[in-house]
Amino acid sequence: MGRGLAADLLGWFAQSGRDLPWRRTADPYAIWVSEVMLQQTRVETAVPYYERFMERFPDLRSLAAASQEEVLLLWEGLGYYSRARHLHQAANQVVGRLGGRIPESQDRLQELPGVGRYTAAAIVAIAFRQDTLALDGNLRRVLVRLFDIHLDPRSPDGERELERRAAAILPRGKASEFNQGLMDLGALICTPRRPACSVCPLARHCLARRRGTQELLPVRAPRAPLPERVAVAAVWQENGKVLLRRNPSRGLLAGLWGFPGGLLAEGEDERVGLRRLIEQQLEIQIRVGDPLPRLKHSYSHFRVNLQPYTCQSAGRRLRERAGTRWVELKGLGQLPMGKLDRQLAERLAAG
DNA sequence: AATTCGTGGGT
DNA sequence: TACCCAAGAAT
Repeated sequence: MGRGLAADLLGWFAQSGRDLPWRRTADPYAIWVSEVMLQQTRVETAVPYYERFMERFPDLRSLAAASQEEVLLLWEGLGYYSRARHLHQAANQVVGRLGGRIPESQDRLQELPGVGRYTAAAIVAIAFRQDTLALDGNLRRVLVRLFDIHLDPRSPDGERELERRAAAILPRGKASEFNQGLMDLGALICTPRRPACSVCPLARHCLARRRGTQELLPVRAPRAPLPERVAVAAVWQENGKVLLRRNPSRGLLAGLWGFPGGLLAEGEDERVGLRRLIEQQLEIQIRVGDPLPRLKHSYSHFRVNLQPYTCQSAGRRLRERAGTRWVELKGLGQLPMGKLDRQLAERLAAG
């Protein structure tokens, strides 16, 4: 007569759970920062960013007092940059309107920018020890296998069923360990492909394993085919400087600095499109020179080809136009840029 | 409800 | 190679 499911999970978590930096504190602010960084981001990727961020902004007030540019600079390379802007905005709201006190209810937390249903649930469960289910991607996968649920766990029906079944096993007073234990189990054992059932502490509770369906779960709705888009960018150098412009406030890499350019129209020639974009964005006439070697990068929902060109100015108006800067190659570190642009810039700076 | 938003790693 | 997916949120 073995222990219950939750007891087995908590025992495994205490013994084999990961030692992560945000688990060494009970500071709600630290938990909050970690949860935002971990949105759609692997633990190993987030850890070094978390360490640097907490060193520079050890508390809510230091974050609120910072400039958005500095926050973005620390976020550079992590992706999904609206997370950084929202976190900064939310810090200012809490300091300015809530007296610096982070809300302790899921509903109030969810009113903050960048804090959705999951993040609010995780904060109240982990930092405030409330009995709340933090239903993230790991829990969805683990729970549909445990209960052999053949519904898309991201669909409204699937989500309702998961919450109903999870509520029945959520141990009172231990939601923090329960949630994080399931997350670690999903990351280490109950992985998306080839789950390691033979070493799973919950194997004897798992209906999918009993029925041999664990590799088939979770079921997924067919995804729409990815749209394919092509982007081009110009690397424009003059006297040891390079021209950067701030991206529009909406869209890809919004608000960050990058090279002039953008998305091509359907079927548009790369040289023609690049010239069109530059002339639109900078309000100048240009002559397109020889292309540099092509960079290619794949985003989650589409594909981008970065095609650097050398260009020559037709006049001096560019220096006067707002939203553009000629930057000394050594000074590139002062501007928040997307990862790919940064890599290209570093390559230029290195010669 | 369906899309968009980055990047890195695995198969 | 091409595709999947990862501690989701906003629109």
